[in-house]
Amino acid sequence: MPAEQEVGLGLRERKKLRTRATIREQAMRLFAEKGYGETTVEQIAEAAEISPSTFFRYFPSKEQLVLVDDLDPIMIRSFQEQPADLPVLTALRRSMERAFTDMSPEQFDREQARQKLIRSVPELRAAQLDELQRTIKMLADGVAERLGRPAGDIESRAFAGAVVGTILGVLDDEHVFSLDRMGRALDLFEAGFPFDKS
Amino acid sequence: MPAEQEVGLGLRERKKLRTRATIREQAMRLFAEKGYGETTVEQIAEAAEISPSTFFRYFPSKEQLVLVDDLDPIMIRSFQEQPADLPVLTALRRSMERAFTDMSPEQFDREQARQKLIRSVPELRAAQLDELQRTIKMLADGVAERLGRPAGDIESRAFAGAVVGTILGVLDDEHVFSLDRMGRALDLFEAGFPFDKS
DNA sequence: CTCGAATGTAGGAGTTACTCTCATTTGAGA
DNA sequence: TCTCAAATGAGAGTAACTCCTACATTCGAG
Repeated sequence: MPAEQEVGLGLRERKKLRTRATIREQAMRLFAEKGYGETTVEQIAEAAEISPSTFFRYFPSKEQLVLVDDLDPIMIRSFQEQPADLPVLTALRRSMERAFTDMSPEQFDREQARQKLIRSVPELRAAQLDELQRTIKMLADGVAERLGRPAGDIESRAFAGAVVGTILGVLDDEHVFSLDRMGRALDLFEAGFPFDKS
Repeated sequence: MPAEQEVGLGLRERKKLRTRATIREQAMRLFAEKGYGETTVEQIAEAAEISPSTFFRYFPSKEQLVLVDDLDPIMIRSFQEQPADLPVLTALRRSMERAFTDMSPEQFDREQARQKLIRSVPELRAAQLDELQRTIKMLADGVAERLGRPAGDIESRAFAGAVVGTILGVLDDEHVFSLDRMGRALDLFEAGFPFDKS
């Protein structure tokens, strides 16, 4: 009895999806139990019943296993689905809210655990900038499209950078994954940081 | 004949400073010649005439050797030295300009080479987020002080995040270290991204 | 100036993430 | 069932780091 996401796929693909999921589950379990640094790829492989070499066929590195993000694409899609006549910030806000409410409780927990893990391990925290740059770029493209500007124009990129930076600024270890905080960030951004008018 | 920075230090400290500088120089030379990934710590150690174990006493990792930043503290100090009655963005702009103009051509070249190296090596690029967070935090503290707000308050952090994010957004591989680009970012920020008023 | 205490260094052994290669297995399609 | 391509496992190899121990150098006190 294959799961819903798996319909229409051959046995091969289904097995691959499962292996991938198993590796991730086992890894996250071990990380939670013993810590990221104390868990070796060999142990993960053993728990997932694959060979170490197979591990690296599924994930390019131990870091990426944690960092690959299922959420970003959802957020982006939801952003693009917002009516074109909304101001960018409003569209962004709504898509954020929708992404949060659409998430199953399990998904939410998984995502929160993931974010906390990333925050707590310097190695992972570090490797996140690439993801951040990707996010900025995707958002910039979305913004450019929405405003009828050429993709990659500097204004859209500045804008996207500013929004992401604002959110980054308000998040801390206690509020890693909080819709409230992110909304608050957008509020401040929208108000144009009015406290610096000398 | 000790160099200027070295006066008033014992022989021990002076030697340490020199060793550290030598390691960095040799490393950057080798990176430029053969590439980052193709240069091993062993080779750097050999070129700097130290043992590999000693390398790790001077730098916690091969990455950090490249990432440690002499520029940030200068920028921060210069920011704090700006008259208190200037608007934050103006103060920021001036301190940025001053940091650039104060730099010797050699320093500028070194810094530019460093930034290009970081941009071109995924491993290094990734490890930069921690630096970025530090920058945001320092700027946020500076901003808070300047505005007479409690250190670490959320508005200052959002603001600092937004500014840094804006700059991050406008920089690309061709404009890694460009005062022009950064100034442009501040312009856009200051104007409040006026193109999203629906 | 000398001696003992810090401090710094070299060398080596060990761990782990990751790469490459090759032989074997397993699923897809005829 | 048979054949081909894709997936896996096993093993050897590399390089970044860690830890430990023995030796050398510098410093400060008497």
